[in-house]
Formats: sequence, C-alpha cells, structure tokens
Amino acid sequence: MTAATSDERAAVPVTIRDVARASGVHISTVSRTFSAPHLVNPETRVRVLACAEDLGYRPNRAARALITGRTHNIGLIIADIANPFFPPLIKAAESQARHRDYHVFVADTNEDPTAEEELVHALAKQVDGVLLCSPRMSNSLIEQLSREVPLVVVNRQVTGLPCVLMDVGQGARAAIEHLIGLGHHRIALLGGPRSSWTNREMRRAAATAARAGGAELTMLGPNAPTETGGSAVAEQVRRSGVSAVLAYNDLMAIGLIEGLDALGVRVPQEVSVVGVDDIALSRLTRPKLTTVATPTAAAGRTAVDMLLQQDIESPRGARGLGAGTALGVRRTTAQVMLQTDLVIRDSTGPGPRARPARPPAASRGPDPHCPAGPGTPTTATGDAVAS
Amino acid sequence: MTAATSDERAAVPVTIRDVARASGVHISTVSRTFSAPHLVNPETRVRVLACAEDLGYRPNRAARALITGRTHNIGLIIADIANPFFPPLIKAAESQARHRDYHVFVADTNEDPTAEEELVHALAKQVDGVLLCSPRMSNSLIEQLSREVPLVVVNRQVTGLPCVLMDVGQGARAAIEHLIGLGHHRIALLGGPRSSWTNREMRRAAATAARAGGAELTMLGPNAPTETGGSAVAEQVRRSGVSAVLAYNDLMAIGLIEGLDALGVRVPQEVSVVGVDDIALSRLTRPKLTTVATPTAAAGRTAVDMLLQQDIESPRGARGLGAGTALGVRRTTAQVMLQTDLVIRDSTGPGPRARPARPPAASRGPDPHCPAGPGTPTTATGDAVAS
DNA sequence: GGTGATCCTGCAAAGGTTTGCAGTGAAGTA
DNA sequence: TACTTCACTGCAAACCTTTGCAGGATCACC
Repeated sequence: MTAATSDERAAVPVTIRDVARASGVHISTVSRTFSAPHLVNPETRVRVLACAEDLGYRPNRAARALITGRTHNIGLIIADIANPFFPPLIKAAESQARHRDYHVFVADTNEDPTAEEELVHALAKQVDGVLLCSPRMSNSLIEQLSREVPLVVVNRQVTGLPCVLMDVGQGARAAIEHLIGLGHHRIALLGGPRSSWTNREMRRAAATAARAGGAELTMLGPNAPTETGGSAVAEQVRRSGVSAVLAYNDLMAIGLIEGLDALGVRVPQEVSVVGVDDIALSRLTRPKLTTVATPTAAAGRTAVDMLLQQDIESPRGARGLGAGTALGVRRTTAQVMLQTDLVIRDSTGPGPRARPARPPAASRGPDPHCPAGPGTPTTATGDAVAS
Repeated sequence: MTAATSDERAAVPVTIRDVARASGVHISTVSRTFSAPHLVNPETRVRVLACAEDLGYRPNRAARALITGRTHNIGLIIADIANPFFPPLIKAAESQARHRDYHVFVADTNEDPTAEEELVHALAKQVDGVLLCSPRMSNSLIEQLSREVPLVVVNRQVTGLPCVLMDVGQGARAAIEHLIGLGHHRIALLGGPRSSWTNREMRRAAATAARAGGAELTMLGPNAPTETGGSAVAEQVRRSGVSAVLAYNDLMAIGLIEGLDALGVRVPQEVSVVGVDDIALSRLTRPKLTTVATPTAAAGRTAVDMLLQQDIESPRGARGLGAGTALGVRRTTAQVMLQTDLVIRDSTGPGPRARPARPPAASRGPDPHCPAGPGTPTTATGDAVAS
C-alpha cells in the first residue's frame, strides 16, 4: 500500500503470478492462500497476503469461473424495474447475495415473455443461478429452462421447482373480511394480468371469503397492473354499484382512486378501496391506501438463499454425469410461502349499512376504524413457512 | 433442435469443441464462425451454425473474457435502488447496454461511501466499466478509482472524467421564476445532502434567480433526501413565513406537503411547493406535484453510451504500456449536460400579492395557472448538450 | 507450367486460476 | 537408526476461447 504503487497499480493488471514472484513462492501457494488458507503455512500466508495487498491484487473471477465452473454471479430477471413493487426486492436480493460474495446481474424484460426466455439463455453460462420474478412465460417453458440453469421462481408456483410465494390468498381473505366487517356487501375484485399466479390466488380466496361472509363479489378484468389500468375501470366500478373494491395491486388501486375522483366519487366515503403490495407510494397518496402488505424484501432474501442452497451441492458443469435419471442428489424443490398482512389506512371506510351511524365528513384526522393508527401499520414479518 | 437433444442439452455443458467435433472442423473455425464470420466459408459456416444450434451451444463469456480482456459487462453502482429516482435510470441503462450486447451488474451502496469504493474494487476485474450514480465519495477518490477501471459519473461533476449531468441549475431557475411570477416573494430552498453536486448547483442557481427577481431566498438544510427529511422541516417552514418552497427532490417535497398538512397548512393555498425529479409518484399524490423533470432515462442511456465509447479504443489489460503520460490515446472526458423542464401541476398557486384577485377555493378542476393543463406536462426532451 | 494472389482452415500459444499428485523436510515413533 | 506421519509447497494439466501464423487448395494470369 505504498504511495508509489497505489498510483499506477491498475495500469497493469496484477495477477497471481506477480504476487508469487514478489513473495517468492509458487503461484499455487498464492492461489491456496486465497481459496484454501488452511493449507498454507501461517508465515507464508501473511507474507503472501502482504504482497497481494501491496500490489493491489484482486482475483480474476472470470479465470476462477472457468476452472471451478462457478461464477459467483446470479441473475435477476424482472418484469419491470420501474414498477415500484420490484426495487425493494432487487435491493434485498442484491444485498443478500453480496453478503455471500455473489454479484447480481439485473435484467428487465418489459413484461415480455420472449425476452424472459432469451435472457435466461444469455445469462445461463454467466451465472450460477437465476431468480425469475413474476415471470410471464408458461410453466412448461420455465421447467424446460430450469434444466439449463438452476432457477428459483418468485411469485409463481411451478411444481417441481423451488418457489417463493406470498400468501396473497390469505391477504385477499383478510381484505374481504375487513370490508364485510365495515358493512360492505357488494364488492368488486379488480383483476390483474391473466397469466399471473397472484391473480388466480386472489380470485379464489376472495370468492371464498365473500361467500362465507354473505357478500356479493363482482369480478372485473383482466386489466393491466398499472395506474392506468386502474383508472380505466373507474366508470365500470361506478356503474357496477359496488361500495368497495379490492384491487390486484396498489398501482391499480391508486389509479382507480384517481379515476373515481375524476368522476366525483369520493374515497372512502362512497367507495372503499384496498390495494395489494404496500409499495412505499401507498403511504403517500391521499387518502393513504389500505393495502395487503407483501414481504417483498423477505422474498428477495429468501429467493437468494434458496438459490445458493441448491447450488452448493454440485459444482456445475460436472461432465460425464450420465444423463437421464441419475439416482444421485436431486435438486431441492422446497416451496416457501411468506405471510402477508392487511395494513388498514384511510382508503376504506364504513359501508352502506353502517353509513347512517357515522358522523358526516370525517375524512380528516385519525380514523376510528383504524385499529393501529395510520402511522403504525402492522408490518409483514416475512416468516418463512414451508409448504 | 431435435426433441432428443433439447431435453438433456444442459446437463452437460456444450463447448466449442463439441461443435467442432460434430461439424468436422477445427475449434478455431467454430470460434471464427461466431467472432469473425467473414473469415469462414459460407458452406462451412452454415454447417457449424446448424450443429451449434442443434447442440444448444452458447459461447462461454468467461473464457472469452479471459483472453480478450473484455467482459462485455458493466457495473452500475447506485446509492439506493429503492429511491424512486433510480429505477428508471437503471432500466434505461440496462436496456441500452443489452442492445449493445452488454450485461449489467447492479449494486446498491445504501448511501455508504465506503461501500461505493469496495464495490468498484470488487467489480473492477469483472466489468469493462462502471457507472457511478450520484456517488457520495470524494472527487479525489473517484479520480483514483478511475485509474483502476473506466468510470462514468452520473449526477456529479468530476474534472477529467466523463460525466452525465442534469441541468438542475436551469431547473431551479425556472422554478424560482415560476414562483416569482405567481407573486411569491419569500421563498425557501429545502436543501439536500451536503455532499451532493446537485444540491450545490441548485443553491447557486436559485440564489441568482431570486436576486434577479427581487425575491428573498431562505436556505434550509442540509436534510436527508427522503420523505422524512421533508416532513421534518414542515414546522420550520411554517415559522419562516415563506409562501413557497423549492425542495431538493420530489420525495422531500411530498414529505413536506404531508408535514404541512399535519400542521393544518394547505398546499398550494397557503404554501406552494416545487419538487425536483418528476418521479412517477409526483403525478399520483394530491395535490399533484409541480416539479422540475430530470431526464433520468436519457441519463442512463447516455452514460452507457459514453462508457462503451471510451471502452472501444483500448482492449483493456494491455500489458507493457509504459506508465506515466503515454502520449497515445487519451480517454475521452466529455461531459454531457441534459436539459431539465419545469412541469407545472397543482402544488403551486398564486402568492400573497396575487391572492386577493383569485377566486376562492379553486383547488379542484383545471387550474388557471397551469398553461399546459395537468394531464399534459411539458416533458423533458433529454437532448444532449456537450459542455 | 510457373508465379502470385486469395481464400479458407488448422496449429498452438496464451489468458489467470484451481487442484490432484508428488516431492520435500521435519517431527514423531519404534 | 529406520520408518511413518505430517505439514507444506511445487509441478503441470485443465477450464474454453481467441488469434497470429502458416499451410493447403484453388484460381487467374502470364
């Protein structure tokens, strides 16, 4: 770390060989100093480390990858980075990966299934595994791709593959029960993309909960999972005569509130709205959004853990393993379901039955129907529950 | 592409050698088929390509990187992925990179300068260049790191290095002029982080514009560039007696509006608020935020272009180049300034002087002071202007 | 038929690291 | 002393690709 070297260190790439020369040992000893320290004499080790530090040596991961077959990289394939649902997931995944000395490639598919497939192929040779977040392609294609590179799927259930799921079914149930408890008996479900697993789960759970609570549930959709998708159906919602709406996600819920506002329909006085995801934004709109919080960060962390876990066993690229059904180790296919939590804020209020008993124009100030208070939502724990 | 092979293709990694064997040529011919097609006989080429396709061959980028010295990867170092300012930039950069057959590593520093430095080191050997977005470390450290790996800096001016800047000075000027035009003569500038280049530019430009317009400008801050940072100074803003505020960014502006609201101060009736960035969120809050739109996506694209441009010349890791001032090619150090645009929405209204002349309670509906109408903001063009 | 040019292909080294194997010397045991 | 064990280190092959060089075939031209 002398001043002289630090100035020019990077003009010439310094390799394991330079360190070997400087410390008077063979390159293999230098290599072992980094990858298997217990095999080298402590004295030698400190000397080598000192020289390495002095020269500014950093192992070349490409060369290492070439021989070990492990890149220490993972791929993260995202439908749309700009969708506020994903950044917390990306952030958590990147952080978790880095703690385990992995780097992450991020790729955006623009919600295009074709791009998803191409990206898996393109990344396959360059990563030890791929996280597929809310994929839009078919299950069978996912299964096929998983033979090329270890995969963990987030927000989608694929049998035989490790998946990280959020229990939106439970969340939808809680939301419907919340609405029914407020006196709503005509409720709409604002559906998302048809190919979305989350969408199917929500529909099923919401229908069951509505039936159990004696409420009528209207299905609207499919719709684009965006703000525009939400505002576009405002008119339809008004005409349908429902007094409450559960939206596929927060963006749609916010769009819907916008759209209703433009039609002169007030939220929550005339229509209650519940979203899903609890994106940061949902705390900042007015009214603040009642929503089903999904543990996105926990999902990112968990997915990385699962990926790295299944990676450990076989050193990739093991040649000569007989194809077909080798009776050796089989990849773990555990599926993890993360809990969701209903966060009650200001976009839901008493329904038609309860309305007469309510003081008029109470849209400001602490809402009486909010148990925890708007500022202290019940946060999602993200505890993992194997299913 | 037969069914038989596609099933097991990835169990055994297929290399250039397998393709060579299958097509009856030497591996170098296969290599050339991909990296220099014009050097191989068309007939041979189609045969090789067919075999490659059939076997599912994909070039191993690690091996290629090892010999060419170019990884075809770039690094993207971000202060905070979850900050809504960044995702559009990441998305654009990733897209642009991919179009040029590059993949991008994304890393999050959590606003920690130490993490920034470590990440540059960690990524250096694995990428052809790094994009440093809104770095928090010192200029001198950035310069030093740039000797290790080609760097492009976004949102920060470092002499001698290629930079992509947004003209927030112009934006701040436009915002102040807009406010003065509305009749505000006591304005506050809600400052951001002290180490931020943007922050300094804004202060300077706002001060000049205020002086020119005969308005009094109060500097508040530094503050955290977050919603909380904004809401925390609401009380201070009220006490200061200003009628308008220009905030460091949209998040702070939104936080401030929240905080003022909690104090019973209405926006824009009593205080006008202008943000900077035009994050998606700013269209969704109520009131919709008047803000200085920064061309984030264009910045991401431009930064990638500049990085790749300076990469082309020298094939990295050229050994034996004399250190010191080689009189050969010098890295391009062009600095690009992108234009910003003031987008007028609903969080700004007439100031004290103009107020009497205004119809009361006109907070809903199309605002008379909004030239383009709330739905059709003047969008940032992002035209590049070399400086 | 000889000369030269052109086009294509093969050969082999190189790039930085890991790792099985073998070798060295010292310490421990009989 | 002889033998084994042990800790450490060196040797060299291997990973997959690129690329300068040279050889071979073909063709045109004189």
